[in-house]
Amino acid sequence: MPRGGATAQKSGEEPQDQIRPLADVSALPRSNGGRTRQLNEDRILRAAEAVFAEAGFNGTTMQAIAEAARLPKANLHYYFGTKEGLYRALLNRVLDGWVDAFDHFQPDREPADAFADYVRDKMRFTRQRPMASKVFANEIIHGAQHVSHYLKTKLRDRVDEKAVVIADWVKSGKMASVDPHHLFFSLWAVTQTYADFDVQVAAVLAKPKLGREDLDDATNHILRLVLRTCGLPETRPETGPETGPETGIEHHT
Amino acid sequence: MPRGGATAQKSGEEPQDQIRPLADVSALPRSNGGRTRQLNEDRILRAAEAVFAEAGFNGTTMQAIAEAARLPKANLHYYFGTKEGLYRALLNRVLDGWVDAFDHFQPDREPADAFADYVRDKMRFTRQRPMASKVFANEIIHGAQHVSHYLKTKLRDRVDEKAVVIADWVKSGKMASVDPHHLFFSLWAVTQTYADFDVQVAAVLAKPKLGREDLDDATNHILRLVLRTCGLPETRPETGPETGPETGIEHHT
DNA sequence: AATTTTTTTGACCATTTGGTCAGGTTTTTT
DNA sequence: AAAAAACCTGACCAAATGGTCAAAAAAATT
Repeated sequence: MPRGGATAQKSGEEPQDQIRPLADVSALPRSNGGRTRQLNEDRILRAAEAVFAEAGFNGTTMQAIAEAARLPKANLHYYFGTKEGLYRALLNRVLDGWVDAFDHFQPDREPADAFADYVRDKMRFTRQRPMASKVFANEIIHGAQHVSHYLKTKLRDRVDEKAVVIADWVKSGKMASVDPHHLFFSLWAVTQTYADFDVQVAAVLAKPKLGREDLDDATNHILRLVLRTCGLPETRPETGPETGPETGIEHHT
Repeated sequence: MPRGGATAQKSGEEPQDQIRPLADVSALPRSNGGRTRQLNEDRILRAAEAVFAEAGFNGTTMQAIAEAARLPKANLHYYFGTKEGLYRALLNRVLDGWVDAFDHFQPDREPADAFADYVRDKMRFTRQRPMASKVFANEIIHGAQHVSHYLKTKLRDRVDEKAVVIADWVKSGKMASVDPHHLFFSLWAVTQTYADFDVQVAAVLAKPKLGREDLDDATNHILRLVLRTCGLPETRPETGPETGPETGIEHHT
């Protein structure tokens, strides 16, 4: 936390007594170990994720991000150059956590377990970083101009690779016949819809917003859907125990 | 802005010879039967759908729509007042075709047929009006500020109504146990993903863009997915014959 | 302590954009 | 044909926005 303060980003009105946002600034260390850049970039990216998710690239103003990050606008430009640069940096961050889940599809695994783990991973991402999902969705809807190369190389390769695994499972009779590629599209669609279209889901469910339980229901539904589609046995009853260890992970994002 | 377009949008430079958008104006009828307004509004809405879909609300400029519609910007304001007004008009148009497909879920129907028809309807919409789907998706992702009321009333009511039908099917043993609401979310997700995320799908499939065959494949996959999920028999083999009668319908929208 | 490097920030600017308007043209009505 | 209504549009704003910059404050290095 930079010492800054409430940082009235405009000029003008700032009553002397209200500028003390953090308690006892004087006690904080006078400097960090040269990690200023990293800390600030992270702070900005976090703010940017929220703002870009809500307003899209064009709807987002640098000023809005600056306010969300509690930093002057010029500071963002100091770290990321341009709005586009910041956006790209953010996209990279989001994409990183995207293909990792594919690792669950190993040839020697039990298909049912692989799918179950994959779905749970995806839904965990949906729950923990819905904003990131929205930023990505927005980018794709608007033509994927900044990530098309990534889609056509890294993502496609990864999908093709895992499609073979699934095709082999089908061939060896371990699961019902399903088009692997379209299966992936379906998996992405049904999991990410709870992040991207959360407002719609909540509206239809008559909830003010989606809660943990709603997403657990969704996860169970999706597990059923996938396993049935693949002609696999519906494994664990799926209720409480498995959702345990989530604390400990800082979720301040 | 993206386009480097010709069409000098400022004043100043405009070569005389490029201002002729439609060929042979002199041959057109000198007047229409008082349908000028309707025709122009339609023309503008059609252009707006494409532009809003590609750029989102904030990324869209009235100038861009004007160029797409081949009309001066002031003309749009004449018909729709504000950008917001035009956007709302467009959303209404899109929403109209949204809940109609629900009609397939009639208590006395065979579940398998109802689901199949619903999926085909949805996929037809995806194929014929992908832009409309994107406009809607964009609106929801960004908080559904203009349609939240619609979601919480008309859509919710309609879904609840049909959820009962499905629940009854389940109770009477006509289909496997499935959460009706989440089933709808899944249906929407897997069908609309081929419109909203078409770029991603195309990239993964290594196609320059999605073709008719790709969407047919997708439809068949989704039919399998849905029927298996609901424990229903996979009806027709699904190949050629059923996709026949699509001509005759004007699809210029 | 002096020096160099990094970070911070208010003020400023060029461009873009939604929206207006007055005057003109076309179509419909009388 | 005249009057009224509807439609068209170039020219013009005020506000918003991405980006710049120079000078100063902090931090790291010597």
